[in-house]
Amino acid sequence: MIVDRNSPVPQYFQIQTWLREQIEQGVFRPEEKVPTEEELVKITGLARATIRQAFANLTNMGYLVRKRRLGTFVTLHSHSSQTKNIVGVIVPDIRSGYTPELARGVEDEAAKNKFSTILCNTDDLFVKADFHADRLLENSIGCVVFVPTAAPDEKNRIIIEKFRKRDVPIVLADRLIPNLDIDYVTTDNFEGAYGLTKYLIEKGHTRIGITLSTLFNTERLRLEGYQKALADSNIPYDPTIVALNDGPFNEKYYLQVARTLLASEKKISAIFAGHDRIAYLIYSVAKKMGISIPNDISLIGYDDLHPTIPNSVSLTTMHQPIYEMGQESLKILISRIKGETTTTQQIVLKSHFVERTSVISRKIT
Amino acid sequence: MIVDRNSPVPQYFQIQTWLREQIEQGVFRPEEKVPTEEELVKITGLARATIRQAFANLTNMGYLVRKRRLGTFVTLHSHSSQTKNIVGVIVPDIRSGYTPELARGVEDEAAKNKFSTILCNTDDLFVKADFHADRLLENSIGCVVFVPTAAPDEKNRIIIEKFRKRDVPIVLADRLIPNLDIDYVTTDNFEGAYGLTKYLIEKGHTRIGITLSTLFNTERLRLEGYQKALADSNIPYDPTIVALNDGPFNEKYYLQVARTLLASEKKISAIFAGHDRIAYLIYSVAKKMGISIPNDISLIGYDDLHPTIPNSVSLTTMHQPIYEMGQESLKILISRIKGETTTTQQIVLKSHFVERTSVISRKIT
DNA sequence: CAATTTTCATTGTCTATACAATTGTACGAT
DNA sequence: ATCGTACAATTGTATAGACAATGAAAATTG
Repeated sequence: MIVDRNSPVPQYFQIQTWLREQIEQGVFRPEEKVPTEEELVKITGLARATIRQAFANLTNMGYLVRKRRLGTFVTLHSHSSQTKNIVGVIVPDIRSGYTPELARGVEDEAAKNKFSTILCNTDDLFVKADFHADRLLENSIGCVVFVPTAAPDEKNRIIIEKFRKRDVPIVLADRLIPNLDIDYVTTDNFEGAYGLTKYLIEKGHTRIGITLSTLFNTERLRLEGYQKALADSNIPYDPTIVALNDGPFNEKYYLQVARTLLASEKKISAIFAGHDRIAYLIYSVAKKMGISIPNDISLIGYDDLHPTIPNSVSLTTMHQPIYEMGQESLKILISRIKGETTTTQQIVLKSHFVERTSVISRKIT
Repeated sequence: MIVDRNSPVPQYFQIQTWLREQIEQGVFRPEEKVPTEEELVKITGLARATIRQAFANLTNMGYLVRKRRLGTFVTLHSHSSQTKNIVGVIVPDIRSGYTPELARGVEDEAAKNKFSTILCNTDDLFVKADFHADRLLENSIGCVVFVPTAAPDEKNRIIIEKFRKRDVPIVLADRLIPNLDIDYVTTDNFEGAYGLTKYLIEKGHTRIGITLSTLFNTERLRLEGYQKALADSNIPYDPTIVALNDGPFNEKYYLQVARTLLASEKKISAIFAGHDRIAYLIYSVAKKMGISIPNDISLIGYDDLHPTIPNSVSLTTMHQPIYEMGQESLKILISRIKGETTTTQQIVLKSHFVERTSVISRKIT
């Protein structure tokens, strides 16, 4: 039954809601005809005027178009006013890590295409991402750049689905979600980490500690690159010098790991930090502990963040083209909007090695 | 006669048009009550449902608000294109300085009020600000947080006027424009700089170099605070140890200044850097030159930026509540939109002194 | 005088009915 | 084939009447 005559909610409102849901769920598709007034009168047993009121409201809301003699039809364009030249950028926190660089890359490319950029911070939380997704859809944005949150993949898929249902092009940036046919732009984390590890090995390091978070596929790939490089050089993988965190970035955790790894100085000669922020934390702990980088321990990072203080430390790292990642993401979206692209775009940008002075050669023992 | 029953134009449409004209011509004024349905039934001789249809349309068009038991009223706001729940944030560059913190403050407060945040980078250029202003207005945003560009005041006023003409509330953040009756949120730069200088003087420093840009009133005020503190302690102002830049932040300029100031070590015992980024540059130059901070020269900054590397340097500085500045800006805008505020809001937030270890006491010579 | 209840004007919801206007389709005439 | 005309389906306009819900104001109560 569509309408409950005993419900306190008005009957016209009940059919109205029912119809709207049918349309949103695609039961009645755009351009398609919905039942006529008389048909609905028969189905529901309500008066025609009641049906008309529901129809009038939905017409006003842009869901329906009525044509004399022909019937009532679902509107083609997703009933809210035509999509705007706005791109939503959903990131963990505009204040941290590479996020400002990414946002700027998106914004610059957006401005070139006369798009505005709506910024959304999720703090890596699903609820915040969900909140922003609804808000973005309300504003009938044209497309979305999404950095998945630290929530499980299914949760991130819910967000993605929200946009897809409304035919809003979406591209994932940096972090990926496995087994999903979706546009994305990321960097070659596996190859990058492989190269960095190879570099350390070439410099004579055989006992290389590593610490990162396994929550994000980016960092997991770095771990795999590290493992592959060790294996290719016949160096056994030693879990005792690997510190894996399964949550988002956590300063306390890494401070603790840094202390432990640096204290085991005799056991390891180099540390592979999952990304530069971790590397910087290790720097600060090393300084406190009186351990010299690189003289006592070599260190490499990943990302190549701009340090606030130029030349204060000189971290050997892998430069990720974050700004370009933002640009590329938007280019894909624009071509989607223009309908120029139909195949899935999955772009892996090349990172490049930045050799500074946080690594020294070690005599092979 | 209001309705002509022989006219081919529908009768509901006739009263609808009549009512709309009455409202537009000011016969029925905003907030005022229009005749009730029954009254119009008597006047026109039409059925109540017909009157209702006219009322329903006008309500939908935003001319009327209906209140049970009370009657039907003319709406206050002009039924033009309703503004969106979007705030525009116009900043120099999301990647640099305190901007991410400001943007986050705005965004968080915006999200609380179910507003979305459009981010615009100007690179301190008028043309880019102008471009973004037009784009924002096209998207019929609800309000704007504007950090004026490095362009002359008249240019920034042009931007401001664009928004004012369209009745879009605007608030200036951090940087101000003189002689303008406008809402703003800034911090107590004069008092802050005065306090910092006093602190240096109390520590026994009498020859204090200073370098900053005179382009922004924020930094000019810091210079004035510095001058006042010197004057209050009867220390003469010496232009030879003052390096003023009249353009936006320029790394090369400050690197040069740092070299000069640090080379004149005998002449000065402390440096007041216009903001932390300059201070960090001075750190890096000092390091290269083998000059120790604070042992050879004391240094203070302004802003209290988070260094990428925790504890890498320990800069004594003035903490500006940037996040709060973003929040406050948005609070003002929301209250403007709600019509709760009519007087100009000019908020000066208190900064607080952060004593770290970049300053040492100096024996009074 | 304050708190509570009742009243009632007004809008909101709903039914039932009738005829008008619009326009695709079908049929027939040219 | 093309034109005109009639038909039918569907939405549009309009009337008349009933009861519900709301909430400010009036009346009543403690």
